[in-house]
Amino acid sequence: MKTSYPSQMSVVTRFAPSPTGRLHVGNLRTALHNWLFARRSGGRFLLRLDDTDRERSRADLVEAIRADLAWLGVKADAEHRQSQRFDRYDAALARLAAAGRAYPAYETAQELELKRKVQLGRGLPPVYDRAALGLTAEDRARLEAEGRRPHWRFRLDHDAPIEWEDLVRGRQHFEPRLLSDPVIRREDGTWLYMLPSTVDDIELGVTHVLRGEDHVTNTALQVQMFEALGATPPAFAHEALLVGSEGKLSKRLGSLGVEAMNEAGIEPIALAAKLARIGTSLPVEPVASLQPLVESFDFATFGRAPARFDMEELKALNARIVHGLPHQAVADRLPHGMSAADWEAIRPNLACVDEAAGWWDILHGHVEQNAPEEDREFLSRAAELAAAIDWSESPWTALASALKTATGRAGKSLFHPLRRALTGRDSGPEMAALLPLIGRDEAVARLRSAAGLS
RNA sequence: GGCCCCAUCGUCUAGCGGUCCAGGACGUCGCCCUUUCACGGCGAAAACACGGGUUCGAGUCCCGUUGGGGUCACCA
Repeated sequence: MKTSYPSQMSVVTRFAPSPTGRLHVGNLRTALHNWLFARRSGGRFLLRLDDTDRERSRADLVEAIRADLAWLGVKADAEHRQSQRFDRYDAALARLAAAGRAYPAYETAQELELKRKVQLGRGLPPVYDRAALGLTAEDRARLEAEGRRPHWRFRLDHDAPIEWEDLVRGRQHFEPRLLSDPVIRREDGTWLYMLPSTVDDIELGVTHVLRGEDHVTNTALQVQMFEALGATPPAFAHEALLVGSEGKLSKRLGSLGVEAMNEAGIEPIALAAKLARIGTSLPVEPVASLQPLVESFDFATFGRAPARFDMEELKALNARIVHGLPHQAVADRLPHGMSAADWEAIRPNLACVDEAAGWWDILHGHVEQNAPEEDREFLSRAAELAAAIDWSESPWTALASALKTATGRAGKSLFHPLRRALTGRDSGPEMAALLPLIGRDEAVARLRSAAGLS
């Protein structure tokens, strides 16, 4: 079943990382999905930096995040920073407070921690008891006189069951009594995630919030915030998280980012192809561009169970993509002077583009090889024949058949010593393609050298 | 512990009561091509977690068990 997308309403999605760390595969997948969905529906994709935490946010990481997204091929249509929008959040809190939907609370972090422990100890859910709601004006004055400063909580409406139609999880239902009134502003006046995110989604016109399922309970809380602020909540889609190949949640996954991909020689399009379709019912297949991923994007294909991310599978996909890369797509990354013919000859044997460098010497440099005693005479004969055959047509076929006739060798015993002597390796691309590129003189020299003749 | 998801081949999944002795993709294995290894082409093996119901009939609906994931911060 295909999901039908709104045609009149213009879609606006957003990716909202906080610049406190580098992006990893999980983040990158969410960013990509938001971008793909926006492109698919002719909408806009926003990058919103959630940098309300001054201590932990770093400017260099903002740049790194942009670079990581660009590497993947994802570019934002607009960018916003929460650190420049504090006045909006002040205004929103003032409105909520005036409407009785936000209230000051004075417990310390330690006191709250203790309450939770007691509740948990009794087998009760650790939900905030709303003690601060019972504070009188005198109580508050006394606390402030003692030097206490309040943090602020959003007051959930216990009589309004929370519901939304999730684009990947279906109908969701939450009972507000079982949830804590979320703290929205710290004692020191700085903002927590909840309110700024809601305010921005409203004011920036976000129509679809696509994020990981670790946000579902946040969404339950935010649905009421949207309503308390007089806005209609956007559509929500919570995708299942990625887990490591071992099955359990993996620490390693959190450190798998663009840097690790570059180290492993993974092409951006390979990661994009993997990330776009992992956990969906669509096949993970080699693609040449992001376009097919845009066209096939569909929430209806998303699974609801966590999917395993396996680096080995990614490498295999990467290899298949490399095998199809045209010369002009990689020319600037190949050894200087490597021709299209060179590239096409070695390409089917590469796991990543970097490996091309290793083939440069084999094609146009030198190979030193000493063959085992039993092959020396054979190779010496090969050198003579290589010098004698016609190189204009298909020298490999000519050399092989002449050698077969002359020595009686066939199959592996015929080919393996030749491959080793000519390329220095046990495996590689088809010799018929390599030999003409190596050239007659160099081939003869290598065969003689391997035979111990020079 | 409460709440929310999930449970089909090794992996990601299709399946929305009969058309399923369960389909696809990746991986694995085999064959072909290549007078070698790879690439490529073709083909095969491979799964409904368990226990109760409901029903003429259950992978498909209900309950439970077990297992997996998420969340319950003055993180995001």
